[in-house]
Amino acid sequence: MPPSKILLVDDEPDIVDVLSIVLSEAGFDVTTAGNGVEALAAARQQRPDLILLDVMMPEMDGVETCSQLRQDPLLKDCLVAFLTARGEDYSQIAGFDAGADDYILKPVKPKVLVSRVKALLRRSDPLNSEGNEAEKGPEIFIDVERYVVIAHGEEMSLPRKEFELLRLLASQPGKVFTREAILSGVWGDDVVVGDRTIDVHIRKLREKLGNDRFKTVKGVGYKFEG
Amino acid sequence: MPPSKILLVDDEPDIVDVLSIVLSEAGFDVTTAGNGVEALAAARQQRPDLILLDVMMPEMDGVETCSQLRQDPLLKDCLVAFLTARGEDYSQIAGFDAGADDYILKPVKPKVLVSRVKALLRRSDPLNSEGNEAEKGPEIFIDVERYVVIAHGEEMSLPRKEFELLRLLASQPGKVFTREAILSGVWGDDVVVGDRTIDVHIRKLREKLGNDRFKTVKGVGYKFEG
DNA sequence: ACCTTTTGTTCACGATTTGGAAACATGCAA
DNA sequence: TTGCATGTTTCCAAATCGTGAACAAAAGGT
Repeated sequence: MPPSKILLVDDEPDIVDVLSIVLSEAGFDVTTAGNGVEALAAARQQRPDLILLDVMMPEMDGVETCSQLRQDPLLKDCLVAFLTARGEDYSQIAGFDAGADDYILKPVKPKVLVSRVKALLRRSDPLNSEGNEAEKGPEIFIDVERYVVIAHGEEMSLPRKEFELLRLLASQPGKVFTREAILSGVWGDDVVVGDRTIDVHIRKLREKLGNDRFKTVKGVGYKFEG
Repeated sequence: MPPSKILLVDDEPDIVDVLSIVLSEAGFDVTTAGNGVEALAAARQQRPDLILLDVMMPEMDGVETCSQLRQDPLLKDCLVAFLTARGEDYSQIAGFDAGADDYILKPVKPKVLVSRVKALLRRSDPLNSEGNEAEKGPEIFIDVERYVVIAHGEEMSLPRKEFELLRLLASQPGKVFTREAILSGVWGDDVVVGDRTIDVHIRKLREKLGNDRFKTVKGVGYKFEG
């Protein structure tokens, strides 16, 4: 298998240098871009497997760039991960779901970055995409066909909303789903429910499957940790 | 034992490619055909152990192809499994029994496909006991040919609707069938019946075959536990 | 044809589960 | 502290299901 191609996009040359070296040494085929416009051009030409996109950039920010990427039929299947500085304003990411596959906080340790990247690529690798039972990592299995969840060795059945919420969150472990995205995914776009409804269902899932698996990202949403 | 021969029939080349790779890697001897006519020819020549047959095909559809296969004395013993797209019209399959040994919903994940195929081949392995009666696990046998069910050691005959409902549910034990799928599969897509009709038939099956075998998944549907 | 029996469907209503809103509590950060 | 955003509890409404009975339709026998 040829090395995975990664497009690294950041406006700070230092960061680009460091990360590209790290990724190259890990065996990836890295190219870089310094802003959103360059990134789009490079992406169209190279069809990378994964794009690492800094959120804060001049010209065109990461969120906007990501939206554009998603509109390109040739690129909409490639992975996008946002790089965000710790403490940076999440709101633009949260506001509408730009469709990123992961969020990586800067500063990031080389080892961590590499393992996150590998995990992302592995997850989307069609060859080892799981059967539809066992969509998840250790301990928790979600069997969509049988509509049951297997956790801590025992099988349990969840009410529909809970099941669908779990399924959504667990479909991309680690990814943060905005409240908006959750509403849209589980309740549908035209249903209107109160603010606390999601919380309540999250709580029920926490009761049944363990508190620590569902992390809340304040001001953004929730994620499921595999 | 030589590898089992599988004939894969679908009109979409993409699907054929993917599935044949999956099956080859699982150790099967795979050949392919793009329509019913080719399929018949290939089957007569190769005598596959199992034929995977897409239902929706131009020229000659899967059901028709299957009927023809069944008429060929050399082929009537080989297994046939229908591939049907989720939500596709079941009525032609359910309406008259085309003689398929299994139904597999597309899209199907590689692991699932392989395990279903293995199960099918195992089930029909003459060394391993039963032939085409005994479609089911312990305790309950469904004999499609004789239209009879054997439960708790005694044979009973069920009314048509009950039988077909049971057969549908039992075709994939553990899998939840939505009410919609049940209607489509047993009643056909153009018949309109009331909400409670399915419940009533389920109740009758429960009366006759034991309460706990049919589980209801609220808001979703029913499943049969082997 | 006629009557009888079996099968399939509908309806009404009770039982149960599920989902959602309000109200209140808690925690975190400026 | 103060001001959000989230967590929790409780209670009620709505959705869903099970059941018995009545009825309609079909099948079968004479």
